[in-house]
Amino acid sequence: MLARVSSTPTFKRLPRAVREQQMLDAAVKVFSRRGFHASSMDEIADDAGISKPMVYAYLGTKEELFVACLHREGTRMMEAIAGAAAPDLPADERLWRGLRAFFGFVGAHRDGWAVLYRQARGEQPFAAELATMRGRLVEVVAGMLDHALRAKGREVGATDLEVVAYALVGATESLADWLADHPEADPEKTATRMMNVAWLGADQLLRGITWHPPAG
Amino acid sequence: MLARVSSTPTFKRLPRAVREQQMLDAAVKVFSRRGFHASSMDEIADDAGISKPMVYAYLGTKEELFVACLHREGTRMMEAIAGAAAPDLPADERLWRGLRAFFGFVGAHRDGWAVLYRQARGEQPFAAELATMRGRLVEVVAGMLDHALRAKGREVGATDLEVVAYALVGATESLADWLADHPEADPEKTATRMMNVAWLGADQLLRGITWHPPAG
DNA sequence: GCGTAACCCTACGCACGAGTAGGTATGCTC
DNA sequence: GAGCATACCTACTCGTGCGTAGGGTTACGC
Repeated sequence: MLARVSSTPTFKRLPRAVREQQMLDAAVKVFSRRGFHASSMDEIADDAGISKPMVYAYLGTKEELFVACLHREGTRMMEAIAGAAAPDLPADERLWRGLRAFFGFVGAHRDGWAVLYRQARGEQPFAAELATMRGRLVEVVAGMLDHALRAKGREVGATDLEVVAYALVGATESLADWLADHPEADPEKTATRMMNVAWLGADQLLRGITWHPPAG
Repeated sequence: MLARVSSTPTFKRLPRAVREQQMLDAAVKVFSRRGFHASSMDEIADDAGISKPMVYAYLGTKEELFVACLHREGTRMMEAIAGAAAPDLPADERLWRGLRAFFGFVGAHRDGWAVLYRQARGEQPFAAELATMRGRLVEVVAGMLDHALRAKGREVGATDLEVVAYALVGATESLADWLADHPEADPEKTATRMMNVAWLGADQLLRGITWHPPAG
C-alpha cells in the first residue's frame, strides 16, 4: 500500500529496449531449466531484477513471453547458420560451415538451445511454430543434397530426400544436446565428428550406393 | 453428499489390474497430447472412465503416474528391440533388425513414443530417468560398432565411439518423430531409409575412412 | 517550471487443479 | 449371512501462480 520511502531508489531506470532484453535473458534461463509450465512469472521477473507487472507491460502474457524467447533464439540461430553457409560453395564445404556455425551457436547459447529443443517440442501452442523452423532447416539440407545429386546427373524421390535430410538434422540436434550437457566438450570437434557421420554417409548416397533389406 | 440412488450402477466393477492398465492407457494418451503440467488428473480419470480418487488409490500422485507411464512404455520398447536384435549376428544384420523393431514399435505406439521423447525430456524430475534409458541404447549401439571395429583389427577412442552412437540414435529418434507425425508412412520403409543413412555412414567409418576439416 | 509520458512498485482477486475426507455398494470367505 | 476387503463415488480444501488495480517517481519536451 505504502510505497518505498523516497530516499534511495535501489533500482535503476532503464530504457525499454534494455529491460526487454534483460527480461528475455531471464526468461530463457528459467524456461530452459524448469520448462514452460513449471516456470513462474514471479521467478522470471525476479531473475530479471524487475517486478512482475513490468514483464506484463513489455512482453505480454506468459505465452507471449515464451513465443518471444522462441523467436529471439530461433532467429539468432538461423542467422548464425545462414551467415556461415554461403549458397555457392560445394555441398561438403557448405555442410561443414553450417555445422560449425550451428555447434558454435549451441555451445555459446546452451540455454537458448534447451528452450528450443527440449521445452518447445512438447507444448502444443509452440510445437507448430518450432516445426516450421525445423522444416525450413530440413528443406535447406534437402535442397543441398538435391543440388549435389543433380550435379552428378542423378535424381531421388522427394520423400527420400526429405527423410534423409530429417535424419541428418536429427542426428545433429542430438549431438547438440550432448554438447549442451558436456560443458568441457569442444564445439569445433563435435562438428567434425558430426561431419564424419553425416558426410561419409551422405556421400555414399550421392554416389548412388544404397542399402537394401536382406531377403526374408 | 448423497450418493447415487441405488438402482442401476452405470459403472462396472473391474479387478485392479485391468483398471490400472486402463488408467495408464488414458494417462499416456493425455500426457502425450498436453504434456505433463497441462494435463489434469480429472481429464485422465475421465478418459479412463473412472473417478479421480481411484487413480490416486491405484497409481499414486501425478508424478508417480507419469513415472509409471514412462516405465511401461520404456520397457515395452526396450523389450521389442532387445527381442529382435540377437547379439550374435553380424553388425549390419543386428542394426537392421533393431531398427525395424524400433520403428515398428513407434508406428504401433505413437502416443507412448510421444510421452517418452517429447514430454519427458524437458521436465526435470523425469529427464534423468529418460537419459539413463537412452544411455543404455547408446551403449548398445556403441558396443556394436566397437565389436565390428575390433573384428577388423581397428580401434577408436571411447568418446568418438560414444558420439557416433549418439548421432545414430538421435537420427533414429528424429525419424521416429517424423513417423509419428505421418500416419500414412510405412514403418518398414522408414527403417530401410534410416539404415541407408546409418549403415552406409557407419560402414565408411568402420573401414577407417574419416573426414577432416579443410585447412584454414 | 510544469504537464505528460515513461518507468516502476506493492498488493491484491480469482481460477484452476492436486490431493483428500468420508461414505456406499458389491462380492468373497468361512 | 456376518464380516471384511475391495471397488467405487461425490464433494470438498487449499495452495499456487497468472494477471491486474491502483498508485508513485523520474525524465523530458516546451
